[in-house]
Amino acid sequence: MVSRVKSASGVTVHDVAHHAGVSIATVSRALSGNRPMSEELRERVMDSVKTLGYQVNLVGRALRQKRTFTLGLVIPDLENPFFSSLAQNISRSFAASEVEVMISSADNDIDQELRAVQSFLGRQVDGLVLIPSDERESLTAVELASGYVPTIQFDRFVPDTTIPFVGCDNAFGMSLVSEHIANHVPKEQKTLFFIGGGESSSSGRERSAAFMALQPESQHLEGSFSFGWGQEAVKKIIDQGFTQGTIVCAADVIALGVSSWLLSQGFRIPEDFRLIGFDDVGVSFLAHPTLTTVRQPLAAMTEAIGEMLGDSQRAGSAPEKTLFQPELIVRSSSPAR
Amino acid sequence: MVSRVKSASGVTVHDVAHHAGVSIATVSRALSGNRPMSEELRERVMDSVKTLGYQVNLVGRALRQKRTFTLGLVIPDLENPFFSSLAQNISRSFAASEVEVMISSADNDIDQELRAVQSFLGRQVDGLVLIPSDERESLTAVELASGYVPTIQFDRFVPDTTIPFVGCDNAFGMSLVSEHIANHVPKEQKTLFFIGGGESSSSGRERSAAFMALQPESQHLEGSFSFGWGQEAVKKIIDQGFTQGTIVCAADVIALGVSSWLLSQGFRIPEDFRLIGFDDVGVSFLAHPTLTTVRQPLAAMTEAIGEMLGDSQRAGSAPEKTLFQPELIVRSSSPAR
DNA sequence: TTGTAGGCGTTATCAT
DNA sequence: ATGATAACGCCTACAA
Repeated sequence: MVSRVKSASGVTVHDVAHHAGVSIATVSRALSGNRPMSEELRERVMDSVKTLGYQVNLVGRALRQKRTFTLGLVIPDLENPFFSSLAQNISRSFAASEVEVMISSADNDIDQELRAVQSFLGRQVDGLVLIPSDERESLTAVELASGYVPTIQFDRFVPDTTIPFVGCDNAFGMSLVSEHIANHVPKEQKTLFFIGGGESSSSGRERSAAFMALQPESQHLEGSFSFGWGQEAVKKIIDQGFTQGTIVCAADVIALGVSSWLLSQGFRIPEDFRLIGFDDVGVSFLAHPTLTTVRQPLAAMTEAIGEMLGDSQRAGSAPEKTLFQPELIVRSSSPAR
Repeated sequence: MVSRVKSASGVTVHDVAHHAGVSIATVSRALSGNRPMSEELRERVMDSVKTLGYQVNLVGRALRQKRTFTLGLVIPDLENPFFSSLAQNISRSFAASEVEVMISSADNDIDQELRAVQSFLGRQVDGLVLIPSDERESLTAVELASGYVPTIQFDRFVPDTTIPFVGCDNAFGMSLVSEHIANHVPKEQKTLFFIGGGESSSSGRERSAAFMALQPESQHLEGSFSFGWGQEAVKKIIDQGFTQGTIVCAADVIALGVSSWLLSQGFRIPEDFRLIGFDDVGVSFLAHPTLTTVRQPLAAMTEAIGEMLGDSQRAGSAPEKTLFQPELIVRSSSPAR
């Protein structure tokens, strides 16, 4: 019946200028507030803006200013709670500013990752934040991106590039875990297991390497950053006949899989198995038992993104890697003492 | 030292035209393929495009075509696995096309939701998909959006509007649950509990109302769509002295909270308590025990978005509400028989 | 302080 | 089939 889309849009600076009886330049100035102008005119313009329902067309502005106030974020997988939490944090840290964060999921596919980067570049994003899907295969995407706009690798990096990286000090995180084990784990639970998240990402590699260096005696299983892998891995451990010990996981998602499987089999946490995760994903403190884990300072890390992208606008003095120190959060899956 | 950002960009149609010795119109035609032209010229243009590394500037194109090939998606909360899964699905369904889905999280805040809509409108998105954060308070945002671009409410709707809605038939879903209970739940577990997700969203209201109408004898607790609320609610149930029964939840996130708490207290699922969720969130089939739940046909629902947005471009014959039929997925938290 | 005019990169219309 | 040119909406020298 009635056309649903009012033509309320399509109002341009020209319309406002005409309605207010001024020039388009005056309208622009009134809106931006950059230049001094008479209070009377400003009010007249603002009135017209209101009555006409004018809204600035950011496409026009972007074309003129060569700046879109847009940031691209490419994520390996939105269904992984760590990454979606990351996305949430990053958008949140820009919520107050005028820049919009465009999130794109690569769905763990290299081709899609590359297409996402190309699309963002075509859309003239002011900057790009990439969480490389694969340590090697993502090289093309990362280099393409950094060739055009300020680009930051986040959480994981592709080796042998000079593209800035923001992440957490995984080795330090693992040293905290190792220390916790030394100080608080009773002798009978000192049988150690490490369940890794795979060697195809720098974070996976670093965490595995660090922990195995600190605790060379521990049993090492390597898989992927997923709930399912945690279940599978702990099943293998139980199948070997172990009935107690301490299980360290390269990520909370893995630990949650371990936890659900252990509980379903009647094992107790932490009485039989102690469990330690990494990341401090949102649900970790809600899980039963609550998860002892290494917390990445996400808020600080996402702030760093803003600063680095801002800096790279002016000077070319971006540091190669910025590492943040994580902290150990002790909860009931491996309590103190 | 070396400026990191090569000026590889900044290549325009003019540069390509000059390099190939043709006019900019020819370049545009060669790239779009809309108009017939000589094969020889086309190849010459394409060669220049490659050697110069030209990439179309979508901002310029958008200004000219009055179309951005962009869709806005506003989500209440990215950390809720149901919503992040939704976001994943929606972007996935557009991954093959040329349109980019811009995801914005309102962080459960009405003001941010409104700002997100305004920002998207300013960016001239071709369409908007909204999951209203609040049944009442989101009215402003939804109406503003639909006044400018084709808009779809997804999963939840604001009442008393004519803005198209795509969602699932919650009442039908609950009838499946009720049927399952009638056919498969043994007498001693027929003490029924319903843990709702709150009355501030249409989906929450509909699910509660439907189940209570079908099973008026059941105990009714109302809270929010969160893991934490599931834990809290089941604690209340246990505190009342119940030791067995069937717990129906308005969402899987709630059910997962219930499950983790019950298991941690030594209760068995499904032997002591049967547990039924709603949504079929990704981890539901991985949880231990795997979750019996009502699956929303997300893939079909997201496809409908594409069709509806496409349709509303031409005719104004959009149906008010499109409901999809969910199905019951029987797993081990409440098995058959 | 205000107005005029040019151009950002693209596509589409109009000649040729 | 190809080329010159205008226009999308905006900002900003520059002129008044």
